[in-house]
Amino acid sequence: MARPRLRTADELLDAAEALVVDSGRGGLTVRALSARTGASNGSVYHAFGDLESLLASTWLRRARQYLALLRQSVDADLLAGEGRRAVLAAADTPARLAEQDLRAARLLTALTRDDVLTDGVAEPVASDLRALDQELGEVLRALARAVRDRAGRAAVDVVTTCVVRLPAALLFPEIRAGRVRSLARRQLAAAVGAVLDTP
Amino acid sequence: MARPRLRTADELLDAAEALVVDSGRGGLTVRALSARTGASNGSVYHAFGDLESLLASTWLRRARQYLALLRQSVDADLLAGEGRRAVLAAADTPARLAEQDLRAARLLTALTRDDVLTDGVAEPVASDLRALDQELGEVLRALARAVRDRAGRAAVDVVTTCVVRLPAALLFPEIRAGRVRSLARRQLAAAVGAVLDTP
DNA sequence: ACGGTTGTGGAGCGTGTGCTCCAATACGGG
DNA sequence: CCCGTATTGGAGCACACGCTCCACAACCGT
Repeated sequence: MARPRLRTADELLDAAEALVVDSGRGGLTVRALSARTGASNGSVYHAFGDLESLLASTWLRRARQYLALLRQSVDADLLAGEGRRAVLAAADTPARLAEQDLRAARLLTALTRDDVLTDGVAEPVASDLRALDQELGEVLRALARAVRDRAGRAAVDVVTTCVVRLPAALLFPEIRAGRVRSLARRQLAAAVGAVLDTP
Repeated sequence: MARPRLRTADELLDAAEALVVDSGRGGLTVRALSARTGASNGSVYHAFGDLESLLASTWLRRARQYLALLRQSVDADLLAGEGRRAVLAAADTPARLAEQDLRAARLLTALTRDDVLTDGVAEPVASDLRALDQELGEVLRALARAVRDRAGRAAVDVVTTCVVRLPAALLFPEIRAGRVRSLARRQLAAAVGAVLDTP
């Protein structure tokens, strides 16, 4: 029916990921990707249509992995009404992701939300992006409800600090270095506890 | 003796700073700077020689402000042997800087060390850069000595977490938003305390 | 065997970048 | 008054980028 692909989409995403991990967002260019994979300019654009969409796809694949692990880490405690334990587990998720797939964790440390959530990303991918962003927001709101002491936005903000900002500060450097020491995880747990208890 | 400057170096640095704050490292281009200040291409290169050096000078000016405030915040407690208080004060320094000069604090949140510490920066500025980096290292080592319970590198790493990474996580978003709420500062103090107490 | 469909290769366009180069300019000391 | 000197203005070079375009190749159902 048609000519088969020489390289799967995942192979291209793997190469794109390596470029981003090595040199940041700026390291991902069509020419660099061609050089690394052997794929031609035309193939890349035929497969992804757009550089921003390619970057978004690269991020999306790993963000989904993270979100799945986050849910799995949190669900039990959330059902048991153990809000505090749920937040601690959520904060530790990047460390767990690094254990089971270092490349995935590395990619997520190499990009900011702003790198990916531009308005330049085309429609098939853009809606996936919005969907995932919203799912993550729902998890954060669920956690906020489970540890409620402050109301509304403030609680979500506190949880965001615990689950996003503190892990970025304490875990991301370790992930980039290739190994998450247990000291960092204990520091993170202590910091999360302290932030949750701050009046 | 010579033709006088139409614009002082500081005026150019102010404009460069505004560009970086608004659009990140990528927002600083010679053309954008020319458009904003009216200075010509030739003037910019005559004054700074290099774009990387210009960026480094922009950062350096503010980093010196930060370092001065850091020293001032820390000296008394350090002399009094109050290591823990010194680390807490050091961690809070970005918040104090934002109070007294928001633009300075903003610039420091807009750049990573990697944005500035490239090998492309030319020699008059490069040595200043190294000097300041070393001074900051000395402050961190002094703090590490003052709170010693773990030895050597590990103590410096713990202090770096408290003084660099945690403030970046908890204070920088506030600084970018334009106001540092006292909640964030209390969360930071609590987190620093927790990290210092982590065995 | 052939035709429709899908993927591939690569030339090349337009744009923005850092930077070089040099003529023109404005000042102050002799 | 004029000359040396520091600064300015701007044309222009080389390069890297994203992206378009289209001829061509490989497969499968008929």
